[in-house]
Amino acid sequence: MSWDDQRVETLKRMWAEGASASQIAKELGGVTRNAVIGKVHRLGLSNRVVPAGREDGAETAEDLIVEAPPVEPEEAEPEPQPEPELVAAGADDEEGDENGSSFRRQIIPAGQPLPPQPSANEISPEAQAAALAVEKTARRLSLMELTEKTCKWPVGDPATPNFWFCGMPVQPGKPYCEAHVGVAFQPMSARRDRRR
DNA sequence: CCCTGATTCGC
DNA sequence: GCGAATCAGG
Repeated sequence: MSWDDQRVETLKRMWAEGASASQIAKELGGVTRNAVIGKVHRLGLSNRVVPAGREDGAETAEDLIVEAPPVEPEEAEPEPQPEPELVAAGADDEEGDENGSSFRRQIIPAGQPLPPQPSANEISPEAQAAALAVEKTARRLSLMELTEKTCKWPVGDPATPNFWFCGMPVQPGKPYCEAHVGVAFQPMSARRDRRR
């Protein structure tokens, strides 16, 4: 496999979205995570974050990595209420993401009851915000695609076509990714009502 | 042990 | 330029 524009583009996009090298490698296929990391560096897409206190002229004149941190300031959701869309007709995939799949559109009458949504309770705002953020960039796997290493956090209404599982890398020993572990395993202490 | 990115260096 | 091997860390 070679790094044609298409693949490089995918690499850049996913890397920007925060995907890990191994995830990108898996998506691209034909390359290892090492290859991805190597390419990332050659493209100068290295992460910023320079070890603090590492400023000296005796540095190997490599290159100026004055990467402008495109920190995405998207949060501040006083009321993170996941609103699963009911009856999502029409296409919805955005970017080229060839999921060689021609699933039968499960046209199940959009159920409106979805009380079992594990979230939506008294969860620490941070944890909920983190989960919400993750769900925006999740892999959106189907039931069949889940493995022991993918987050099994359900998102949406199971009776709806666009029901999916997070799919992000699980926290070792847990069934969920870090963000969802955060909302799933709320320390008892966290439940105490915080007076405001 | 699972995973992450970073670096080196022969190809 | 490429990426396996290795390193360093969570």
